[in-house]
Amino acid sequence: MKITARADYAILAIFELALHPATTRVQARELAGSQEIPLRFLEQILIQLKKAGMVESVRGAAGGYSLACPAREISLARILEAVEGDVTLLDSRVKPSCVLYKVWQEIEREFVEKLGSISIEDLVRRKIRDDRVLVYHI
Amino acid sequence: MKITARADYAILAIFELALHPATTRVQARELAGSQEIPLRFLEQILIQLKKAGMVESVRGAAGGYSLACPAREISLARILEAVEGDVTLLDSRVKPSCVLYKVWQEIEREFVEKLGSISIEDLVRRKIRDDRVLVYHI
DNA sequence: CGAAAGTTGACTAAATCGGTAGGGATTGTG
DNA sequence: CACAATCCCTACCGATTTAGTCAACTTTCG
Repeated sequence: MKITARADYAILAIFELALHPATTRVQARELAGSQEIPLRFLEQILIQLKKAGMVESVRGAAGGYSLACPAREISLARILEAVEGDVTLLDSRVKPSCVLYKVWQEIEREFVEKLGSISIEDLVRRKIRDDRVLVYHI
Repeated sequence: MKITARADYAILAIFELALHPATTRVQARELAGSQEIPLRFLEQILIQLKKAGMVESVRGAAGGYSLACPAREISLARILEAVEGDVTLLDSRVKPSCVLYKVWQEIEREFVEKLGSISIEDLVRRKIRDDRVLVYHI
């Protein structure tokens, strides 16, 4: 019931990518720097995100990363699934015959639905709104 | 994002207790047997539940456990909190200034609310209903 | 008293988490 | 072509958590 550092970092990295123009490439080093993520650890995570089709990369000097699809299509659920394998609560200890089983399933379904309903684009929009509010208030 | 065995067992044990008449005492051995929980492990868990005021025990021969309050007042959230310390998703890696922070808070709040809205009494009622359906269908 | 039951604290094997480290593959630049 | 920068892959590692186990002690009933 804890979001791992991996997942947090993955979301932050994609979020940061989404803040850059779609055509630009952002280097892992830069992502790591701006979001305070250990570089080598982030590289691992980026590979997972690449395999999951959310990020694409160019190797070599002047290489870097960019989003592989619109931020709208990248949900928190998708990211979590990519870096944590599965977004589940149960560990199949409870037998399907038990009442508790269905209850967990229901809770899990709601949880995953919620995570699936929030996209990186939403986060970006929130940020823009938050920033504007800040400006107004200063 | 995983419910631990501890938590599962805790819920199952309390659920089993709730199935017994309020005045009877159920021994740890019996609880362990009926829900397939390692006895010594369950004993630890029962101590936690006792400290949290959900269960009371009588020592000595013919001792055993019983609910310390109505099943209606025991929510899944309360049980999880008792055995797992806190029902949180974040680990405070994300800074409060980040957009993501609020999003996690929101998701967490919904999650905890959901867990708080389901009581052991609900589980018992579901079981009774499920069992009746079974009988009808045979 | 003696047996049955709960209570407690210490211990442990295995898995997971949060990284590090080394080296290889790829590509722009001089 | 050489070299540096960058991404990619595999392996490893220390700390923490999980899921139990064990031994010893206390309490209570008969």
